[in-house]
Amino acid sequence: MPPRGEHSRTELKALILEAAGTIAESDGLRGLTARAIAQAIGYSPGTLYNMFTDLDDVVVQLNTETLDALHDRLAAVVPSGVPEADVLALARAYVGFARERPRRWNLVFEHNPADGRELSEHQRARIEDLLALVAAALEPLFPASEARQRDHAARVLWSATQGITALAGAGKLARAESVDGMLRGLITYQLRGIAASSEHPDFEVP
Amino acid sequence: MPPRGEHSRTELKALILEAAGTIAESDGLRGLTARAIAQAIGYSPGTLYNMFTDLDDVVVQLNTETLDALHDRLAAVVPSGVPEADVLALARAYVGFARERPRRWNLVFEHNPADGRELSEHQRARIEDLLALVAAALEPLFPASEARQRDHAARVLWSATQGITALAGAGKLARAESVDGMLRGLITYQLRGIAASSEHPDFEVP
DNA sequence: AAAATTATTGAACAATGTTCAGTTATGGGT
DNA sequence: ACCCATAACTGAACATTGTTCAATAATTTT
Repeated sequence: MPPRGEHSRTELKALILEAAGTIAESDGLRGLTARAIAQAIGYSPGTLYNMFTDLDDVVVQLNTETLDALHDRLAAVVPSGVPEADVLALARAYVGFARERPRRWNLVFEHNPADGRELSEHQRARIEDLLALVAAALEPLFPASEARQRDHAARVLWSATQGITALAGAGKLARAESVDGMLRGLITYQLRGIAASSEHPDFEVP
Repeated sequence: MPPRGEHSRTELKALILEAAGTIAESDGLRGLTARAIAQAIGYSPGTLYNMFTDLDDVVVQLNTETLDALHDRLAAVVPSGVPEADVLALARAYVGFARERPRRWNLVFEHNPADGRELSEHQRARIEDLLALVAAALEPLFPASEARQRDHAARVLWSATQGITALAGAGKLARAESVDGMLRGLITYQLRGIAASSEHPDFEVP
């Protein structure tokens, strides 16, 4: 049976997420209330609970969309084959994305789902995709037999970039180092260290 | 005029922060309500507002205490003079602290103070102290004339460690790499890269 | 046309942060 | 010894939150 309103079920879901995104961007998690969303789309609060179990659920799905958008952005970076340049380009794309929508991006980390609620499979897959982009950029530095080490290095670089973006972005680093300078410091030395190493230990099997 | 209750003003403040810490540790930010704190210390909710302006204020001061404790922990690490060993020891102390009180540590980053409320001077100073410990461990790698570069490297390492701890700790890294393995990957290559560089560019002045 | 079905409402509930007039206890002044 | 100015503390009140659910309204099926 078609909906009585002007929007189908899926349209409404998209509407809600869009409104939630807008509110999150302007007011952060604090302003992201059920009533605010409902009012923004011209429905009553109860309607949200037809397609979302929770407000938490709304945030989780919003974060999933954010990760999707981030992935699209990073996937658009065209590799040059030079690891240092490619990793830096990916990191800059990451930071650029985070700086354009700071609050919305922050929500991905600010929001701790209630106990027992796990990361969705879709979200895990997206993160895996993102890491694959970094790993691909590192390809020339590792022989084919060292795929594990290459993936490990990608994870380290990814987490480190995330840390730099988070701390510097939130102004939690006392002096105001530029994010870009820190990224270059990280990537330059990290890749130089890898390149300077004749063999690459498996840090997970000590 | 002495207090009418059994606790002085400062004692009460400490009591509140202690109760807040306990609640935060067991229930996270979600359980940290004014009434829960009040009940835990046997006072009425209104009492909190005599020594704290806000619940936000309670969280901020709790986070300050957390940073103090973290600093104490890292300051207790005795340097050996070998940069790689010392930085790794600091990073491990950091991670160890975070793993012992995961929710409480998480609060430092999970909590975004309302707009306009800045990081306190005391908190900035604590962070600066922490960075100084890392910078000291890097001392042997940089000539005295390159203090800026050394501090920069310390900030990068610190942020990266934070990123690794946060992502791996929250299980947001798909596969379960060990935190320790990632720390070793980070530090090994970063310091090797620094050591392998005959000159150290100032990444803040490109 | 009637019935069945479903989307949507909006009133209700419990719990939250926060305020503040009022109550109670204390210490100093007379 | 009495009082009273002062500070500490209460607890009831208010607005706002997430969430539920009987009632309503609109649409499709019969």
